[in-house]
Order: sequence, then structure tokens, then C-alpha cells
Amino acid sequence: MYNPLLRKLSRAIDLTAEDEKLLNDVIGVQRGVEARQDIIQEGDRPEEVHLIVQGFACRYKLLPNGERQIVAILIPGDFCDLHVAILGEMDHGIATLSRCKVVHIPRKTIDELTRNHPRITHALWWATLVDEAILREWITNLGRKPADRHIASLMCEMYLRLKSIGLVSDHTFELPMTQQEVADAVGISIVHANRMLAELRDRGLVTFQGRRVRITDIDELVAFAGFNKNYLHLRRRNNPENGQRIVHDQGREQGS
Amino acid sequence: MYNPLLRKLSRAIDLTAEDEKLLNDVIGVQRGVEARQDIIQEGDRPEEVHLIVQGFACRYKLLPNGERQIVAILIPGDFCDLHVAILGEMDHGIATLSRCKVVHIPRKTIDELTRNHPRITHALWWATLVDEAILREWITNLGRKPADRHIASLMCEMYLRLKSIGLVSDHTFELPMTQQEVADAVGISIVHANRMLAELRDRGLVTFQGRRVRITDIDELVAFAGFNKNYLHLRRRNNPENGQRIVHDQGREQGS
DNA sequence: CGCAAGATTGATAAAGATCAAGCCGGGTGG
DNA sequence: CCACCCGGCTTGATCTTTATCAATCTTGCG
Repeated sequence: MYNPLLRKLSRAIDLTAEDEKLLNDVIGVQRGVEARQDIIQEGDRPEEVHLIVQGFACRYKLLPNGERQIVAILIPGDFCDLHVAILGEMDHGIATLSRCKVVHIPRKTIDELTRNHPRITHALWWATLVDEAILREWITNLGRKPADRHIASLMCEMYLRLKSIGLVSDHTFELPMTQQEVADAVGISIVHANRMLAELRDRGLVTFQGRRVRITDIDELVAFAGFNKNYLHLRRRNNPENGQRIVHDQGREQGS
Repeated sequence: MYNPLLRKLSRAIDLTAEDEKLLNDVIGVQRGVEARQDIIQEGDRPEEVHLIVQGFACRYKLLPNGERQIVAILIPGDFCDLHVAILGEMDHGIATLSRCKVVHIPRKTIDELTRNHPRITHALWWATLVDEAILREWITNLGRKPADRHIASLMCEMYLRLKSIGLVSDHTFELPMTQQEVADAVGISIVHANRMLAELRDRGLVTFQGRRVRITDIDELVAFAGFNKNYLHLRRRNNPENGQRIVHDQGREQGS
């Protein structure tokens, strides 16, 4: 079975067969959620942890005047609320962008994993820290990049993140966002988003076909965006404890 | 001895006398660092954890063109790099804003704490998650608030964060940032920062006297900024395991 | 066919950037 | 003690980016 969580975490550490079994067991009953539905709302105190297994979702915050800011894009393998139990209540909402499959993991399963399985705990930590690094990068993009380069940076990021879980093939990937949603992620108006997307198209950097994105030339796009992928921490750490193990198809691209 | 870490963490959980002792022992040798010095640079792989005990610092990212974006402001009690060992290398730098006192904590001390002291681990987790929540709020402010309200929001945040560690007295607090640094935090030009600060002054919301900030009327400032403090998670969680214990002077303001 | 959601376009206004001076206060060297 | 220098603050003028308002177009679909 395709397990995006396993695929993602295997990038952080070399998982043993037992680790893999545990992570597969975590994926039990999947709930289908339609596009544009809330998975969790601000103020909720969820008693289970939600994991996106298929589809796209986003974290968002609403402002008093009704404007929305998307603060993260969630893809298969991402947790929605791994640690809300510690903070108490959600300070933001999570909504699907496309139809999704979500698993609900009982808190005690997570507790058990983190108590007794240090490798997995380490990997979950790593995932949390990468999420945090992405937030910092978004801040930088919002504060210091003009909209066209910001969108280009977002495309680079999605390209690499999706590639790392095997959802890029032939330089093309699914990205089911409307222009309004792109605007909400980049902090601009929908009209401006439209114009900047058209500009990227005209420059021959990216093609948008329906909900699919095709990167014409990733190097050119990276250069235009001023994109530095270091924050995604994609390189496998050289952990001396791990000896050499089978490396899951990191480099190859493959479809979903 | 004044221990800002203890003060901060006591907000998350009720610490036992033993916890407090452990957290006091952590604060050993303090290193003084001048203002405007890097504590850590992008690409570093620090072998010790750095904790700000006194003074102000910031996380920042540099862009190819030399522009800077400040992505977080660090105050006494904040860790610089609690978990860089997991990610490998720093994807951003940390620099002092004022003269600081920093403690270097050996990694093994942290490892020992997190292995054997679940309450403290829980509190460290909590601190990390609040940092993450602050990043999301900054994204929202950058994306969806005009500069004047954004700066006002920043002042509200600093007011509450500093108050929670006892560094606000008489609605006034130290904030040793130049206008260039405010501009770098809010993602605007220094000229615009100057004008927006003047505007806040003219509106009678905030007074800037040297490196001190005085909030004239916090409610008005909050209203102007459209500020919602929920993301700071300041409320003590009602943890049924904790019974009633001495509550450290949460409400009262007091000087440093 | 007709509708609705989303995409596109043009015109105009507002927010913010940039360029260029000038100011102000504290520190330093003569 | 004073002239000067420098970093940081302030101000004005102008330019660029982005928002807003208002249509119009396109497309999938019942």
C-alpha cells in the first residue's frame, strides 16, 4: 500500500522493518473529505490526530474583515495537528483544497509511538522542524519578494516537496488550487495573482493546465525565484549510527 | 536568580521543585555578546544549544540581493537552536539586537532532560509549538495587514510576550530595535517604517522613547491592530493532573 | 441552452519603494 | 571645549507595485 508518511519519514532516518510496520499500522480507516471542507476549525480541541493520506489541504487564518491567509499547504504524509493536545486549542483552521483521504489516529497511538520508538519520534520531530523551516521561508518570501518571484518560489517548493513523495512525473504535478487560493497563500489579491501567473506563463517558466502545473525548466524557475532549497532539508542526514541501508527511490520521479 | 526560562515554562505546566532545580542548573556559564553580533550563522552545525538569558536577538534570513528578513524576535528564555541537531544545519542566522547574555547548554544535558523528565519535555515541546504559532501569525500579518496595523500587532505581541516574563512595567518595555530592524521584521522599507511608526505615535497609540516602548492604551492598540492573542497560548492549560499549586505572579507586571 | 464558478482584462486608486536631502545627538580627536 | 563625523531618524518628491472596482469571457455541466 502506498504510504506517504512512510515515504516522507524515510527521508529523515533509515527506518527498520519494524518501524515501517508500525507506520503502516497507523494508517487504518481512511475518511474521505470533499474539496473545500474544513477538517478542523480554529478553536477546536481535537482528540485525534489527523493525517493527510491523499489530496491537498491548507492551514489558514481568517482576519476580522473576512480576509484569509493560507499559512501552509498540506500534502500527503503531512500531519494536521500532531500536537494540538499540548497547546490546547487550534489557533487556525485546516481545510481541504481537493478531495482528500484523511486518517484519524488516536492520541494514544502517537503517545505510544513517541514513548517507545525513538527512531520514529526522531522522524516526527524532524517533520515538525521542517514544517517550521517552511514557515520561516514563507515569511521571507512574503516580506521580501515581489509577487511574481514569490509565486515562482512557491512552485519550486511544491515541486520539490511533491517530488520527495513521488508525486511529480515528467516535471508535472497536481496542484488543485484556484487563483483565489494562490492569492491567499501569497498574500495578494486575486486579480494580481491572475496577472502574475500569466506573467510566469508568458516567461515560459511554468504552464498551468487545469489543476496541473508543469515546470518548463526548474533551473530557470529557481533562478527567477531566487529560490534556495536548503530550508526543505531534503538531504538525508549522514547518521553514522545507520550504516548503509536500502535507500528508497529518492532520486527517481514517479507518478502517484 | 532570575531565570527567564523557568518563568516562561511555568506558564505551560506546573513545575515541581525538582523541575525548577533542574532548570536552574541548566543556566550555568553565561557568555556576554555585544549588540549586532551573530550568535549562529546560516549553515552552522552548532554542537551546543544556545539560550537567551538577557537581551534581545532575532532570527533572520538573507536574500541573494542582500535584503534581510527578520523571521522571529528572541527574548530572554527563548532557545536559539534547540533542535538543530535533528535538522543538521541552520537554514537561517541568529543575531543579537542588543547586548545579550547567552548560555551554551551541552546537547547531552538536553538529551538527558528530554529522556528522563517528561514534564520538562512537555514544557519544551509547548515552547516550540508556540514559536511555530507565532510564525503563522507573522505570515498572516505580512500577507494581510497593512504596515501600520502590522507594526501595531508586533507591538501587541512584544507587550504580551515580555509581560509574560515580567519585563513590562507601567505599560512600558525595552525594545532595542532600530527602525531598519523594525522594517526588516515587518517586510517594508525603512522609510515606510519611519512613517508608520510616526503614524502610530500621532494616533496616540504608542510612544517610542529611545529604545523603550510605551503602550498608551493596550485595548485601543489591540483594536487598531486587529490583534487576537490566542496564538500566544498564554492561558495556563487546565490540566486536571495538576491540582492547585502556587501560581507564579502571572497577572502582575513587574520590572526586570 | 443557460448557469455558475473561475479566469481574464481595463481603468483607476492606494500602499509602499526608492531617491535624495536634511536633521539630530552622541562620541571622538584636536 | 569645539568641530566634525557617523549612525540613525525624518521629510519631500517621485516611481512602482499592488489593490480595488467593474466588466467580460470561458468552460464544465445539469
